[in-house]
Amino acid sequence: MAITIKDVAKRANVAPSTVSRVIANSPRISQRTKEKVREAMNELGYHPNFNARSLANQSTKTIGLVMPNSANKTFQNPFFPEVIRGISTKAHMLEYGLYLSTGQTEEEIFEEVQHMVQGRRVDGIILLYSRVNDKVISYLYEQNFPFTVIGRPYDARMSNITYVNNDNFKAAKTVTEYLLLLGHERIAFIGGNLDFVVTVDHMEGYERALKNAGIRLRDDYVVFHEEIQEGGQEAVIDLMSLKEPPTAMLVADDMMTFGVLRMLSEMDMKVPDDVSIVSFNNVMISELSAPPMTTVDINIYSLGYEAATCLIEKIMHPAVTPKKVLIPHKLIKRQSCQRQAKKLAPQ
Amino acid sequence: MAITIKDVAKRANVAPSTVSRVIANSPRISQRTKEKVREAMNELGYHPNFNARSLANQSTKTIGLVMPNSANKTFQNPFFPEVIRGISTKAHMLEYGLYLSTGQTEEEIFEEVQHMVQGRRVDGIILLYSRVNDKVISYLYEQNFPFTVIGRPYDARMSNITYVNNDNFKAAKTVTEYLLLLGHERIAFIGGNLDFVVTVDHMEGYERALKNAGIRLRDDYVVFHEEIQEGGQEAVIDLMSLKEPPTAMLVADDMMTFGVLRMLSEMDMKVPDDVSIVSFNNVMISELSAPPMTTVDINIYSLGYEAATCLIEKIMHPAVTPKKVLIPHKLIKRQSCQRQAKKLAPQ
DNA sequence: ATGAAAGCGCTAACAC
DNA sequence: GTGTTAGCGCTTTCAT
Repeated sequence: MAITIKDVAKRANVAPSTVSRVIANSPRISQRTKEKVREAMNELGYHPNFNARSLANQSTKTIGLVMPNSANKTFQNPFFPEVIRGISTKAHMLEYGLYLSTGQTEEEIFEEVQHMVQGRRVDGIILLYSRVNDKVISYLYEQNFPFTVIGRPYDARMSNITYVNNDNFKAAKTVTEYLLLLGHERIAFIGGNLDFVVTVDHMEGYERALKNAGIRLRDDYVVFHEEIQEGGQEAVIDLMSLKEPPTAMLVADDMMTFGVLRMLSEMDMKVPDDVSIVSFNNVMISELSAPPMTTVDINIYSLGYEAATCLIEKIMHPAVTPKKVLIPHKLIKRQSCQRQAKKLAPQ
Repeated sequence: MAITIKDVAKRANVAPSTVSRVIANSPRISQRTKEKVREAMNELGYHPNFNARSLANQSTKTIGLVMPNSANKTFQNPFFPEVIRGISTKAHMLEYGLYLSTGQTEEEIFEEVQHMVQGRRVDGIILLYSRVNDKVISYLYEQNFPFTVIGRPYDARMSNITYVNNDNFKAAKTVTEYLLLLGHERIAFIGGNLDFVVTVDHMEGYERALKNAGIRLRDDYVVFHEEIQEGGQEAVIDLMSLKEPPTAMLVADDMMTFGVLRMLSEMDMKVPDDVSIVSFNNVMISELSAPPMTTVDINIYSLGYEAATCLIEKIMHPAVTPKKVLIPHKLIKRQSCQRQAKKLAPQ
């Protein structure tokens, strides 16, 4: 077996507890002993055993990350590496480790979460998504286990949950207003999976803006798609086949926008000449589309960083009152939007 | 505290050791007692404590994932979610958990690896990249700790390391030959960071194909870039400013290709009419570029899946001889390549 | 087939 | 200031 605290203790002629105190840098240990012990540690190449520590401390210093089911393509969205980078930064600063869920289906993920919690494998959990009526959220909530949601819990009854979110309603509303100001009246909405709360918020923002402008909502201008990628393409076909095709579109996610642009170019429709597009997220490659897309930067990194901050705070002070953190968003204007000429009289 | 094995034991009127045997499903326990114990477990809602198990077992059932430094944009490459999905699948099947490195710099990552290893926080490690002269590899090698590399170790002295790789040399060679067959003679190479072994392999494959075809290697046709994204764009500027700009390009990574395409379109160069492009990886969005890119599918998911398979095998049978697994690649022809008209006499 | 008890490596309460 | 010792929750000999 590896070197233990006892080996160090012997080598330094002290008791194991003294070594333990040196590790914790307890002020009750004399400088001399500290040095002696540290020397012994170095000579022996000692490293504390993580599991033993966790067991004795009842604390693992690790955060569980729960992703949506990895089976579908959503997973390949660069959104995730970027949130994780944010979480990672904070975690590293405070010496927390990261533990990843591996489930492929909702059911598998739920079981994993139970294991993490009950098996005390992690000290807290960050949900990297927020789904409507999510079993995982209710479970964590009932167990009173420290957790943070990226996005917002849908169920109003669970008001006292800590979450980090963008104002997705407002973002969608503003963006719709922007298109209206550019003269567009036929604005379509291509949303993501309706199970995700963000989709609901986007849609409501879109509807509100149209209502405020006195523009009739048209069902055939609103589509949702499961798959972030193919979905965008199908939606375009449907929309462009309409008698009155839209002149502008809100697209739920930059990745989807790539699909939309691709399909439009296949149809020989020019962006932004024929159709204007605004989307959401602003991931790394968003500026590399042709044309570069106008999109809402939701500050993914901060979403992660703040989620980690809140969670760790919750872990250290479980009594602290739940927080709702709103991360600011920002419209990044690039070249996928254009002013729309005045509408002709309907045919 | 939570429910322990003792609580279950009391409830079922047996000894703790019996409960433990039931958990392990030991054949030496009578069916009757097993049922009795299982019932008690359910009634109490018992879940084994993970840390206690790990400590007693000297095994954590978790795999450490080491990513390249998350500071730069490389991290946002959809390559990573996809390898992780592969790893994840296998890990989940065999009930292994995933532990993520959080370091931002090479030094931080190295320290983390030391902690993972010495602190027995994981049973084995998968390196998600392979760098030339990597401290981490040498360390793991010296410690004789179970690990697997995705990519190939550069140092020939460490021949007996298990790794999972593509034949990147061959892929680059074939692809160059493909461009040659299309009539291109001025073929540029836009490589990634030269610290990564894959870059070296790509370059050698490219050079070999040109040599075989009797075409002179030109230094000014070969560029490397750190950053996957901006790099592609700068490279294009340099290459297109040459007196004899290339008519075709090999690009190291699909993400980079997005940058390349973007810059070319800004310069009003048409792909594939003016320049042909082939790149590597075939991530999800690769088919969504304009035009859809021709690229080498390296089967990222399998890379991950096999890496996990090898690692777990190594963990369970440490004496097993190291393996080298080659994952097949495949050229996906889309629309970024075109036959080149015969070259005019040089001006 | 089951129980008693030692031990995995560390921490922390209690002694002195 | 430092040592002694009893756990943390589980596994695993060794008895019976």
